[in-house]
Amino acid sequence: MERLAPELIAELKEKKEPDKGLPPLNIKGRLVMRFAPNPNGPPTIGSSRGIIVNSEYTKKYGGKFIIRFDDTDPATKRPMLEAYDWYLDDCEWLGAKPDEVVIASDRILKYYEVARQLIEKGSAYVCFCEQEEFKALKDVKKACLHRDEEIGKNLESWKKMISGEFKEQEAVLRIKTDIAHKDPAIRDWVAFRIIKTPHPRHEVGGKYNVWPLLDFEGAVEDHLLGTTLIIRGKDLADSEIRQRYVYKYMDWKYPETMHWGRVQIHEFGKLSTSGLKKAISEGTYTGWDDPRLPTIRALRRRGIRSEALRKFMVELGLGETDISLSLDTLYAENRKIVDPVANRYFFVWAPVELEVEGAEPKVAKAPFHPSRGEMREIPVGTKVLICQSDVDNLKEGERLRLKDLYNIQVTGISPLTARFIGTDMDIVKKEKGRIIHWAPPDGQKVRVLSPDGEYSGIGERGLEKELDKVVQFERFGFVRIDSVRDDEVLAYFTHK
RNA sequence: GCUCCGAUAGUGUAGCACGGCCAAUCAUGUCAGACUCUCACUCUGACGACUGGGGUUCAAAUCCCCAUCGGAGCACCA
Repeated sequence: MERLAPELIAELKEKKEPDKGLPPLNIKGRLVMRFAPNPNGPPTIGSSRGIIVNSEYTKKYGGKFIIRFDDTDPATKRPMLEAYDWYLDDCEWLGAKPDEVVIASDRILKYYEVARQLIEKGSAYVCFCEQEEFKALKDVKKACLHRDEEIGKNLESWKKMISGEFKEQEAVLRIKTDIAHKDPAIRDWVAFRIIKTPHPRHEVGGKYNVWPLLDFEGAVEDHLLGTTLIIRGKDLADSEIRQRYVYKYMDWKYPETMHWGRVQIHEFGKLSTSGLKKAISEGTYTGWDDPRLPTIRALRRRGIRSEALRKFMVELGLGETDISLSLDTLYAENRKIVDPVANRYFFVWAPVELEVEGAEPKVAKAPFHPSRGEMREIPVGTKVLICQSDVDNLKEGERLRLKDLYNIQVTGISPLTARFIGTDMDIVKKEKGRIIHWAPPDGQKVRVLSPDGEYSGIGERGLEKELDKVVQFERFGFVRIDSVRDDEVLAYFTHK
């Protein structure tokens, strides 16, 4: 068999190994993909899926990856100036540096040009209907009287729109589709509307009175950029049908498309950009990198590695199912990366002081990492701090181990008292005694910011040296040492 | 109301385009155990799913129909 049909054997083997992650692409010609956010807030975990998957594909197939800022709504979804750089910065951090960056608000004239051509072809018209008026007609598959206006008149109205002769709401430019299309969402959609609010970018400001809507801007851009494959949310599936009209009129070739479902994250639930913006300005959150937020900036600050996020997103694959996922998988991925390199430290939250009767001051030695030899040194007197949560579980007479220090026996609960009973580790093992961590009372003040609140306590001296690194606070979890202020170490919780 | 998607274990995913190899993959999770001077890591084992009903067929997770459930669009938002 092997001799007769080696290719069959190869095929069998291949089938045995299921295709993990992103499905293979079947594209002819060069792969050009784009990720097109509205920079009205910072990139979130959701955005990272788009960034990662697009860049992953273009890397794999030697294609081109473009970031396009769809910032054509200066009013309702007003762009945020800082967000442009945030996107670029987070892309780079994710290992998805774009080959090209395009800003839609720089290219309004190009859209005007296409609009003019469409009007000349009789494929677009200026409509003066009020919204409800048009909707009423549309719902019964009827055209409004503007639809049949002559081309010359339309061109003239279009010029007036652009030059600002009309008020907002007074006129729009519609693309002719099929007014009787069975899907009401397709019928003569709006391509441009009048917005007089200046754009936040100073390069643009009040230059334009007329702004394209996403379907039009995206349609033109994807052609201009030579996009060959679009991956977009299922919610934008109808866009394709609408945009295809423009492509047909202009005789362009529509890119291939794929869709994915909505992603919801258990830990964060439904949070809207605008809602977050408000909560931040009200002080509910400390900023866009507050550890409680689902932004990439927050994950970065918490010490999540980009490789972990990439892997996580790639393994989600591409499905049209709406998914609701838990960050546990991301954390597990990150833990695997971080655990072998993170130094260990003691951190005692909600500390309780304990005087150990009969103990001698000494310098405790504990390994930086259980699988490596280097030791850290912790000088300690006769008093130690231990966690309130450990104290709660103590019983009088209980013998336990202060990790890397010595053994003690609890002689009283309230007030808490204990005495030194030796240093022998073998006894602890034999008795299966509990081992708890501790900190010297004159240790380093530490504050940990985590998604479920703040922890204050005392850690070991030496944490300052771990600035910007992820360390493990034993029996607490992984943490990124963020900064040192007023002799207090500030850490961000990564995960357990 | 009209229209378009989708549905595999707690979660996510493989398999579905070409029906049999699927008593259904992998990861994560949970539980149990081993290892360990951490409730981390590692290792071992267990748990756990084809939404329902019809049909086609020798044979259906895979094809068809209906139902149910979920999501989305019908915006001068993206």
